[in-house]
Amino acid sequence: MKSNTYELHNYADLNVMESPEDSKDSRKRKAASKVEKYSLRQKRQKRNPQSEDASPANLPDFQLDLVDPVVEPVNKSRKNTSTKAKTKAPPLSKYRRKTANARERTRMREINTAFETLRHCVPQAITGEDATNASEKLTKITTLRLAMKYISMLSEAIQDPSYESEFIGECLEESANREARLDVEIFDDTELEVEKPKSPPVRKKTPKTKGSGKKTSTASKRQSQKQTKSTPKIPPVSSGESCYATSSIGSPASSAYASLSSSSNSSPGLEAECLIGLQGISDLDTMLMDASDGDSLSCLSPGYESLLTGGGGESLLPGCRGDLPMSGLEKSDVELSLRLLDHHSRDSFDFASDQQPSACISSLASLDGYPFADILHPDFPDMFLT
DNA sequence: TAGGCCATCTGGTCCT
DNA sequence: AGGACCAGATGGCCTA
Repeated sequence: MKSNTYELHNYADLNVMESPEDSKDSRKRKAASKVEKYSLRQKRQKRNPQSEDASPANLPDFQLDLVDPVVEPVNKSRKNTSTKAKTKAPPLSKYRRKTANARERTRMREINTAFETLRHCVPQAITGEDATNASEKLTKITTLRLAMKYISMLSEAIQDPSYESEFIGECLEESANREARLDVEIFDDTELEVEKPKSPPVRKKTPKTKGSGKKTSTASKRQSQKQTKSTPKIPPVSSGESCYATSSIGSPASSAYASLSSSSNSSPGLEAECLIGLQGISDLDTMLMDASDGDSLSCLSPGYESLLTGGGGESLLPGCRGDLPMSGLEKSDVELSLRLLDHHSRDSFDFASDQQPSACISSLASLDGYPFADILHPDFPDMFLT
């Protein structure tokens, strides 16, 4: 049976909770206003394989409706305790509640990590329209919107040949002005200084001056969470790395690479050794080869190259310069061909900043068949964005 | 101070 | 039964 009923959730309750003194009054009003703005989620139905109505095709599409919470019968609310009390499942035990919360936190953290990855994959040329300050962290919704925009632009660029020629002309001109050049070279570790770890980009904060009173336990907890957020155990990867991970979605190397690159923010050599210790040298080798399809790691960022070289001239991986501080692999096991996008991006590379994801473009360009492999650059003109 | 954004908790639902 | 997913509620932080 197809049901077109909608869950009212708790919105109906909001109208009877108005209280002038209520400190949460504004929130209630905000929530209540959302009722007017947004629709209610359609109630999910249990699948019944025997019933054709239960097939996904027959399920009613998600529908955006304005539902008057007053008109909507209250007895549809989940909060209808009179009927709910009989069918309500017993609350989870404390243990199960805790584990469920932990799982939920983990899940949300993964989502946020994905958002962070996506955030760094959106070129700054696009984000600049929405974020005036480059150091300002994009919100989730903004990230999604910009990503959609970016994808649509890339799709357009691929499908429209004339688009390509226009774009190439513009970019070549710009390229000439910038003296940018693409090189395939073994990275010279003396050219890149590994910067000290910085705090990852966070939302702009002003020095906390007000609220001098001691924090509540929740507040201090949140503060500590913010601190943790500033120095996450899995620090946000710099632009190129995260993009690399994205461009190799589905491959085992993606996560591995993210881990590697994350480490580059702090102490490349040490972290790399730690990681190698965790993953196993041969695994890392495999991951690297998988990541590059046996080809060159052309879209690796300077930061990663620095990681490979230990940032101090000591090579940590075969194929890099210097002696290997580890055994079990021959230098010939892995051939790393590292490409720097151009000297400009390398010289100004900043691990901690929300810098233009040049390597992200590079990783896109490294994809087979990508038409603009040679022209994509972080500074590509704004005309491309319109 | 309002509003936006976020993290977390929580309960409901679905799936294995 | 337990985990994943989802969405509402709540409260904190931050900015305009």
